[in-house]
Amino acid sequence: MKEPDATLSTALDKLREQHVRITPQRKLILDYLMTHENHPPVEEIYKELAPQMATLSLATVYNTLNLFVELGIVIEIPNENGGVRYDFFGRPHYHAICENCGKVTDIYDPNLPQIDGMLQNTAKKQSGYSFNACHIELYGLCPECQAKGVTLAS
Amino acid sequence: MKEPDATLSTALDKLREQHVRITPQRKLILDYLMTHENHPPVEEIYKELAPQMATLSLATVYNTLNLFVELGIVIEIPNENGGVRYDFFGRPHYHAICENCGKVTDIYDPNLPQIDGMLQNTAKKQSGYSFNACHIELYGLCPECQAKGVTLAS
DNA sequence: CACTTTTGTTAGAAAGATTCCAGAGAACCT
DNA sequence: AGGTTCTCTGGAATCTTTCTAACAAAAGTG
Repeated sequence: MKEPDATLSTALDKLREQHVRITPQRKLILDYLMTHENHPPVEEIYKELAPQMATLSLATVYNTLNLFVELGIVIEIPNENGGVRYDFFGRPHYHAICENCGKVTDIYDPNLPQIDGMLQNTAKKQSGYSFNACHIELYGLCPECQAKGVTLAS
Repeated sequence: MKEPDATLSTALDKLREQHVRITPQRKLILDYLMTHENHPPVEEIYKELAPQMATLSLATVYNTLNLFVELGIVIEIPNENGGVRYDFFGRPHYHAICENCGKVTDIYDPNLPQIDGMLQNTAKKQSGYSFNACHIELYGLCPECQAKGVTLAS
Protein backbone atom coordinates (compact mmCIF):
# COMPACT_ATOMS: atom_id res chain seq x y z
CA MET A 1 0.00 0.00 0.00
CA LYS A 2 2.98 2.28 -0.27
CA GLU A 3 2.56 4.52 -3.26
CA PRO A 4 5.94 6.05 -3.89
CA ASP A 5 4.34 9.17 -5.33
CA ALA A 6 1.36 9.37 -2.98
CA THR A 7 2.24 12.95 -2.11
CA LEU A 8 2.78 13.87 -5.75
CA SER A 9 -0.68 12.71 -6.71
CA THR A 10 -2.07 14.51 -3.68
CA ALA A 11 -0.43 17.69 -4.84
CA LEU A 12 -1.73 17.16 -8.36
CA ASP A 13 -5.22 16.75 -6.92
CA LYS A 14 -4.77 20.10 -5.28
CA LEU A 15 -3.96 21.60 -8.65
CA ARG A 16 -7.06 20.05 -10.20
CA GLU A 17 -9.21 21.37 -7.37
CA GLN A 18 -8.05 24.87 -8.23
CA HIS A 19 -8.83 24.29 -11.91
CA VAL A 20 -5.21 24.58 -12.81
CA ARG A 21 -4.17 22.49 -15.76
CA ILE A 22 -1.68 19.76 -15.21
CA THR A 23 0.98 20.03 -17.84
CA PRO A 24 4.15 17.98 -18.16
CA GLN A 25 6.18 21.06 -17.23
CA ARG A 26 4.27 21.64 -14.02
CA LYS A 27 4.45 17.99 -13.10
CA LEU A 28 8.16 17.92 -13.72
CA ILE A 29 8.87 20.99 -11.61
CA LEU A 30 6.62 19.87 -8.80
CA ASP A 31 8.22 16.45 -8.76
CA TYR A 32 11.64 18.00 -8.64
CA LEU A 33 10.74 20.18 -5.69
CA MET A 34 9.22 17.26 -3.80
CA THR A 35 12.14 14.94 -4.24
CA HIS A 36 14.89 17.43 -3.43
CA GLU A 37 15.62 18.86 -0.03
CA ASN A 38 18.07 21.43 -1.29
CA HIS A 39 15.71 24.41 -1.48
CA PRO A 40 16.89 25.34 -4.95
CA PRO A 41 16.85 28.77 -6.57
CA VAL A 42 15.20 29.20 -9.96
CA GLU A 43 18.38 28.86 -11.92
CA GLU A 44 19.23 25.52 -10.34
CA ILE A 45 15.81 24.09 -11.04
CA TYR A 46 16.12 25.13 -14.65
CA LYS A 47 19.60 23.66 -15.07
CA GLU A 48 18.58 20.37 -13.53
CA LEU A 49 15.43 19.95 -15.55
CA ALA A 50 16.51 21.31 -18.91
CA PRO A 51 18.24 18.05 -19.88
CA GLN A 52 15.07 16.09 -19.11
CA MET A 53 12.84 18.32 -21.18
CA ALA A 54 14.87 19.86 -23.94
CA THR A 55 12.40 22.60 -24.79
CA LEU A 56 11.72 23.75 -21.24
CA SER A 57 11.82 27.51 -21.11
CA LEU A 58 13.22 29.54 -18.25
CA ALA A 59 10.13 31.73 -18.38
CA THR A 60 8.02 28.66 -17.72
CA VAL A 61 10.02 27.86 -14.63
CA TYR A 62 9.43 31.38 -13.32
CA ASN A 63 5.75 31.29 -14.19
CA THR A 64 5.22 27.88 -12.68
CA LEU A 65 6.99 28.70 -9.44
CA ASN A 66 5.00 31.89 -9.04
CA LEU A 67 1.86 29.91 -9.65
CA PHE A 68 2.77 27.31 -7.04
CA VAL A 69 3.52 30.05 -4.53
CA GLU A 70 0.14 31.63 -5.14
CA LEU A 71 -1.52 28.28 -4.66
CA GLY A 72 0.35 27.74 -1.41
CA ILE A 73 1.94 24.49 -2.59
CA VAL A 74 5.42 25.96 -2.49
CA ILE A 75 6.88 28.77 -0.44
CA GLU A 76 9.69 31.22 -1.05
CA ILE A 77 12.65 31.52 1.26
CA PRO A 78 14.74 34.69 1.15
CA ASN A 79 18.30 34.12 0.06
CA GLU A 80 21.39 35.85 1.36
CA ASN A 81 21.96 37.62 -1.98
CA GLY A 82 18.48 38.94 -2.32
CA GLY A 83 17.57 35.91 -4.41
CA VAL A 84 14.81 33.46 -3.61
CA ARG A 85 14.83 29.76 -2.94
CA TYR A 86 11.85 27.46 -3.32
CA ASP A 87 10.57 24.93 -0.87
CA PHE A 88 7.82 22.35 -1.30
CA PHE A 89 5.51 22.90 1.64
CA GLY A 90 3.90 19.51 2.09
CA ARG A 91 4.11 19.48 5.85
CA PRO A 92 4.31 22.61 8.01
CA HIS A 93 7.82 23.43 9.10
CA TYR A 94 10.14 26.33 9.55
CA HIS A 95 13.71 27.06 8.53
CA ALA A 96 17.16 27.30 9.96
CA ILE A 97 19.31 29.38 7.63
CA CYS A 98 23.10 29.58 7.80
CA GLU A 99 24.26 33.16 7.47
CA ASN A 100 27.68 32.01 6.32
CA CYS A 101 27.07 29.36 3.68
CA GLY A 102 23.41 30.01 2.95
CA LYS A 103 22.25 26.46 3.65
CA VAL A 104 18.60 26.04 4.58
CA THR A 105 17.49 23.23 6.88
CA ASP A 106 13.88 22.27 7.56
CA ILE A 107 12.75 22.07 11.18
CA TYR A 108 9.71 19.97 12.02
CA ASP A 109 8.43 21.06 15.39
CA PRO A 110 5.47 19.35 17.10
CA ASN A 111 4.69 22.64 18.85
CA LEU A 112 4.45 24.54 15.60
CA PRO A 113 0.65 24.50 15.33
CA GLN A 114 0.36 25.81 18.86
CA ILE A 115 2.96 28.53 18.31
CA ASP A 116 1.33 29.45 15.05
CA GLY A 117 -1.96 29.84 16.88
CA MET A 118 -0.44 32.11 19.50
CA LEU A 119 1.16 34.33 16.89
CA GLN A 120 -1.98 34.62 14.81
CA ASN A 121 -4.03 35.34 17.87
CA THR A 122 -1.90 38.25 19.02
CA ALA A 123 -1.47 39.56 15.51
CA LYS A 124 -5.17 39.43 14.80
CA LYS A 125 -5.95 41.38 17.95
CA GLN A 126 -3.36 44.01 17.18
CA SER A 127 -3.84 44.44 13.48
CA GLY A 128 -7.22 43.04 12.45
CA TYR A 129 -5.66 40.90 9.72
CA SER A 130 -7.00 37.47 8.92
CA PHE A 131 -4.26 34.95 8.28
CA ASN A 132 -3.72 31.84 6.27
CA ALA A 133 0.02 31.24 6.32
CA CYS A 134 2.98 31.60 8.62
CA HIS A 135 6.66 31.68 7.71
CA ILE A 136 9.40 31.46 10.30
CA GLU A 137 13.12 31.69 9.67
CA LEU A 138 15.87 31.38 12.23
CA TYR A 139 19.25 32.79 11.22
CA GLY A 140 22.54 31.57 12.54
CA LEU A 141 25.41 29.20 11.81
CA CYS A 142 25.14 25.61 10.68
CA PRO A 143 27.23 22.97 12.47
CA GLU A 144 29.74 22.80 9.62
CA CYS A 145 30.41 26.53 9.64
CA GLN A 146 30.64 26.52 13.43
CA ALA A 147 33.25 23.77 13.18
CA LYS A 148 35.20 25.88 10.72
CA GLY A 149 35.38 28.57 13.37
CA VAL A 150 33.33 31.07 11.45
CA THR A 151 31.95 33.91 13.53
CA LEU A 152 29.51 36.59 12.53
CA ALA A 153 30.13 40.30 12.12
CA SER A 154 27.38 41.51 14.43
CA MET B 1 13.46 63.33 29.41
CA LYS B 2 11.92 62.50 26.05
CA GLU B 3 14.60 62.80 23.42
CA PRO B 4 12.80 62.74 20.11
CA ASP B 5 15.78 61.11 18.46
CA ALA B 6 16.90 58.98 21.38
CA THR B 7 16.69 55.89 19.23
CA LEU B 8 18.57 57.51 16.37
CA SER B 9 21.53 58.32 18.57
CA THR B 10 21.33 54.83 20.03
CA ALA B 11 21.53 53.39 16.56
CA LEU B 12 24.43 55.67 15.70
CA ASP B 13 26.20 54.46 18.84
CA LYS B 14 25.74 50.95 17.56
CA LEU B 15 27.46 51.97 14.34
CA ARG B 16 30.34 53.50 16.26
CA GLU B 17 30.72 50.36 18.37
CA GLN B 18 31.20 48.38 15.19
CA HIS B 19 33.80 50.89 13.96
CA VAL B 20 31.61 51.85 11.09
CA ARG B 21 31.98 55.42 9.98
CA ILE B 22 29.03 57.68 10.32
CA THR B 23 28.56 59.54 7.11
CA PRO B 24 25.79 61.95 6.16
CA GLN B 25 24.44 59.40 3.72
CA ARG B 26 24.19 56.67 6.32
CA LYS B 27 22.63 59.01 8.82
CA LEU B 28 20.08 60.15 6.29
CA ILE B 29 19.08 56.64 5.30
CA LEU B 30 18.93 55.44 8.88
CA ASP B 31 16.82 58.40 9.90
CA TYR B 32 14.48 57.77 7.03
CA LEU B 33 14.00 54.14 8.01
CA MET B 34 13.38 55.04 11.63
CA THR B 35 10.81 57.70 10.96
CA HIS B 36 8.80 55.79 8.39
CA GLU B 37 6.64 52.81 9.10
CA ASN B 38 6.02 52.00 5.49
CA HIS B 39 8.74 49.35 5.09
CA PRO B 40 10.01 50.85 1.87
CA PRO B 41 11.79 49.06 -0.97
CA VAL B 42 15.16 50.40 -2.18
CA GLU B 43 13.73 52.40 -5.01
CA GLU B 44 11.37 54.28 -2.73
CA ILE B 45 14.10 55.17 -0.29
CA TYR B 46 16.20 56.52 -3.10
CA LYS B 47 13.38 58.57 -4.59
CA GLU B 48 12.48 60.07 -1.24
CA LEU B 49 16.00 60.98 -0.27
CA ALA B 50 17.44 62.09 -3.59
CA PRO B 51 15.85 65.56 -3.32
CA GLN B 52 17.36 66.05 0.12
CA MET B 53 20.85 65.11 -0.96
CA ALA B 54 21.26 65.86 -4.59
CA THR B 55 24.38 63.78 -5.09
CA LEU B 56 23.14 60.67 -3.36
CA SER B 57 23.89 57.64 -5.49
CA LEU B 58 21.65 54.64 -5.88
CA ALA B 59 24.67 52.42 -5.34
CA THR B 60 25.17 54.04 -1.96
CA VAL B 61 21.63 53.22 -0.96
CA TYR B 62 22.22 49.60 -1.87
CA ASN B 63 25.57 49.50 -0.10
CA THR B 64 24.23 51.17 2.99
CA LEU B 65 21.20 48.95 3.28
CA ASN B 66 23.29 45.83 2.87
CA LEU B 67 25.61 47.15 5.54
CA PHE B 68 22.74 47.80 7.94
CA VAL B 69 21.38 44.31 7.37
CA GLU B 70 24.75 42.79 8.14
CA LEU B 71 24.94 44.82 11.31
CA GLY B 72 21.47 43.68 12.32
CA ILE B 73 20.14 47.24 12.56
CA VAL B 74 17.73 46.69 9.74
CA ILE B 75 16.07 43.56 8.41
CA GLU B 76 14.80 42.54 5.02
CA ILE B 77 11.22 41.52 4.45
CA PRO B 78 10.39 39.52 1.35
CA ASN B 79 8.06 41.30 -1.02
CA GLU B 80 5.24 39.78 -3.02
CA ASN B 81 7.07 40.44 -6.32
CA GLY B 82 10.35 38.89 -5.28
CA GLY B 83 11.62 42.31 -4.21
CA VAL B 84 12.78 43.24 -0.74
CA ARG B 85 11.51 45.79 1.75
CA TYR B 86 13.52 47.24 4.60
CA ASP B 87 12.52 47.55 8.21
CA PHE B 88 14.30 49.28 11.05
CA PHE B 89 14.57 46.67 13.77
CA GLY B 90 14.77 48.72 16.94
CA ARG B 91 12.46 46.55 18.98
CA PRO B 92 11.82 42.87 18.29
CA HIS B 93 8.62 42.31 16.39
CA TYR B 94 7.18 40.27 13.60
CA HIS B 95 5.15 41.04 10.54
CA ALA B 96 1.65 40.77 9.23
CA ILE B 97 1.75 40.96 5.45
CA CYS B 98 -1.27 41.50 3.24
CA GLU B 99 -1.26 39.14 0.29
CA ASN B 100 -3.50 41.44 -1.68
CA CYS B 101 -2.05 44.93 -1.30
CA GLY B 102 1.40 44.06 0.02
CA LYS B 103 1.15 46.19 3.14
CA VAL B 104 3.37 45.19 6.05
CA THR B 105 2.29 45.82 9.64
CA ASP B 106 4.52 45.41 12.67
CA ILE B 107 3.29 43.21 15.51
CA TYR B 108 4.73 43.72 18.97
CA ASP B 109 4.02 40.62 21.02
CA PRO B 110 4.98 40.33 24.69
CA ASN B 111 5.32 36.57 24.23
CA LEU B 112 7.77 36.93 21.40
CA PRO B 113 10.93 36.31 23.45
CA GLN B 114 9.41 33.16 24.88
CA ILE B 115 8.25 31.91 21.49
CA ASP B 116 11.62 32.73 20.03
CA GLY B 117 13.23 30.65 22.77
CA MET B 118 11.01 27.67 22.06
CA LEU B 119 11.74 27.81 18.35
CA GLN B 120 15.46 28.11 18.81
CA ASN B 121 15.47 25.32 21.33
CA THR B 122 13.75 22.82 19.07
CA ALA B 123 15.72 23.94 16.05
CA LYS B 124 19.02 23.64 17.86
CA LYS B 125 18.23 20.10 18.98
CA GLN B 126 17.19 19.04 15.51
CA SER B 127 19.79 20.78 13.43
CA GLY B 128 22.77 21.75 15.59
CA TYR B 129 22.65 25.34 14.38
CA SER B 130 23.43 28.23 16.71
CA PHE B 131 21.09 31.15 16.22
CA ASN B 132 21.17 34.89 16.55
CA ALA B 133 18.08 36.14 14.77
CA CYS B 134 14.49 35.15 14.16
CA HIS B 135 12.13 36.40 11.48
CA ILE B 136 8.43 35.65 11.51
CA GLU B 137 5.93 36.64 8.86
CA LEU B 138 2.23 35.97 8.90
CA TYR B 139 0.45 36.18 5.55
CA GLY B 140 -3.17 37.08 5.10
CA LEU B 141 -5.49 39.97 4.40
CA CYS B 142 -5.42 43.39 6.01
CA PRO B 143 -8.68 44.87 7.35
CA GLU B 144 -9.02 47.20 4.37
CA CYS B 145 -8.73 44.41 1.82
CA GLN B 146 -11.12 42.26 3.85
CA ALA B 147 -13.62 45.14 3.80
CA LYS B 148 -13.24 45.35 0.03
CA GLY B 149 -14.37 41.74 -0.11
CA VAL B 150 -11.10 40.44 -1.47
CA THR B 151 -10.61 36.70 -1.16
CA LEU B 152 -7.54 34.67 -1.87
CA ALA B 153 -6.93 32.17 -4.63
CA SER B 154 -5.88 29.31 -2.39
C1' DC C 1 49.06 69.95 12.79
C1' DA C 2 50.82 67.76 8.22
C1' DC C 3 51.15 62.99 6.58
C1' DT C 4 49.71 58.43 5.68
C1' DT C 5 46.30 55.05 5.44
C1' DT C 6 41.92 53.52 5.33
C1' DT C 7 37.28 53.79 4.14
C1' DG C 8 33.23 55.71 1.72
C1' DT C 9 30.97 57.91 -2.26
C1' DT C 10 29.85 58.73 -7.02
C1' DA C 11 28.37 57.89 -11.77
C1' DG C 12 28.15 55.10 -15.29
C1' DA C 13 28.71 50.65 -17.14
C1' DA C 14 28.04 45.84 -16.67
C1' DA C 15 26.01 41.82 -15.12
C1' DG C 16 22.24 39.36 -13.60
C1' DA C 17 17.43 38.39 -12.74
C1' DT C 18 12.70 38.56 -14.10
C1' DT C 19 8.88 39.53 -17.04
C1' DC C 20 6.64 40.43 -21.44
C1' DC C 21 4.90 39.07 -25.86
C1' DA C 22 2.80 36.76 -29.95
C1' DG C 23 2.27 32.71 -32.10
C1' DA C 24 2.31 27.64 -31.76
C1' DG C 25 0.85 23.88 -29.18
C1' DA C 26 -1.41 21.16 -25.54
C1' DA C 27 -5.03 20.05 -21.84
C1' DC C 28 -9.64 19.68 -20.58
C1' DC C 29 -14.75 19.23 -21.18
C1' DT C 30 -18.59 17.08 -23.52
C1' DA D 1 -12.65 13.70 -31.56
C1' DG D 2 -13.75 18.99 -31.66
C1' DG D 3 -13.49 23.23 -29.90
C1' DT D 4 -12.41 26.33 -26.41
C1' DT D 5 -9.31 27.96 -23.39
C1' DC D 6 -5.18 27.89 -21.19
C1' DT D 7 -0.19 27.26 -21.41
C1' DC D 8 4.50 27.11 -23.37
C1' DT D 9 8.30 28.87 -25.91
C1' DG D 10 12.22 31.84 -27.04
C1' DG D 11 13.91 36.07 -27.63
C1' DA D 12 13.59 40.78 -26.45
C1' DA D 13 12.77 44.19 -23.15
C1' DT D 14 12.91 45.69 -18.56
C1' DC D 15 14.21 46.04 -14.05
C1' DT D 16 17.39 45.24 -10.27
C1' DT D 17 21.77 44.90 -8.28
C1' DT D 18 26.70 44.99 -8.32
C1' DC D 19 31.13 46.49 -10.07
C1' DT D 20 34.75 49.75 -11.19
C1' DA D 21 37.89 53.50 -11.06
C1' DA D 22 38.66 57.96 -9.49
C1' DC D 23 37.99 61.07 -6.09
C1' DA D 24 36.84 62.76 -1.31
C1' DA D 25 36.67 62.44 3.46
C1' DA D 26 37.90 60.76 7.88
C1' DA D 27 40.87 58.43 11.31
C1' DG D 28 45.24 57.42 13.08
C1' DT D 29 50.29 58.76 13.86
C1' DG D 30 53.91 61.16 15.80
